[in-house]
Amino acid sequence: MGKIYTPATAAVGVEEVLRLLEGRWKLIILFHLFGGQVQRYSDFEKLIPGISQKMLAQQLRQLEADGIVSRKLYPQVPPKVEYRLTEWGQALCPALDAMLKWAEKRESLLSAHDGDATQESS
Amino acid sequence: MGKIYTPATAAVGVEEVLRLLEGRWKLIILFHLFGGQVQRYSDFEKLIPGISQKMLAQQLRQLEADGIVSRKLYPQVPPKVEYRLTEWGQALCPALDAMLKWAEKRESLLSAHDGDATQESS
DNA sequence: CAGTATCCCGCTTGATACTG
DNA sequence: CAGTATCAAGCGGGATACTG
Repeated sequence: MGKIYTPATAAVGVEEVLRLLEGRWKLIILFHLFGGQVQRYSDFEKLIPGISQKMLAQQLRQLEADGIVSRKLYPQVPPKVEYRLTEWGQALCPALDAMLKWAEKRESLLSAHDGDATQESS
Repeated sequence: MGKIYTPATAAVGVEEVLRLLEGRWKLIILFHLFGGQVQRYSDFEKLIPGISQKMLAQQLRQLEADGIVSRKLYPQVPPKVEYRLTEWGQALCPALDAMLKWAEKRESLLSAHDGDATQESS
């Protein structure tokens, strides 16, 4: 049973989703967690070349605050922290797949009818 | 026939899609074009309160350059311009729907098991 | 190990004015 | 009607250094 959307509310709804996914490093982080993978802070530093500690921490905090990633702290010295997707975070897959499918569709549509110039802008 | 994705390439693929959709006004513009709607430049100015002429033109140019929106110019005085979705642009709907579905899923997952505190961060 | 704290820069956005 | 041009502000992100 889906909600009812007007042009304005639907745009707002999608914008809220995009805000959760925006951020230079969030998608790379997420794709390293899909499939039930569990990563530690230092794992991400190795898996994602170029990311700074500041950005890694910031993006993880935001994903956690948004309920997409869960953080599990083992209170020991030295500290150990594990990151994994929440159930909702895992449910993101179909939406991302749909985007990839849409991107793939581009080429097939362009090649399907490539000679259809109907007075486009110069 | 879907492509094959690694964590890195899938992230890049989704990022490319997000880049097409990012921009303060693009989604509002798109939702005013879904369903075969056709709009003129001045229509958007009325439909989208608060948008400046600069931003409207810029977002439309980008959507056009990305192949999502098509621009049809009638060479007359005063000029008349119509905007509509390309076939590929219309094909965006399922992807946006998937995002909205995911957002809706959040509440159902939260209410389903709301007492599952497994040592989250303080 | 797993972070915080500062400083700084570029890019997007907004405000305003002008035009074929 | 349908734009373009210019200038300034705000925010995300990068570099670097420090800490329980």
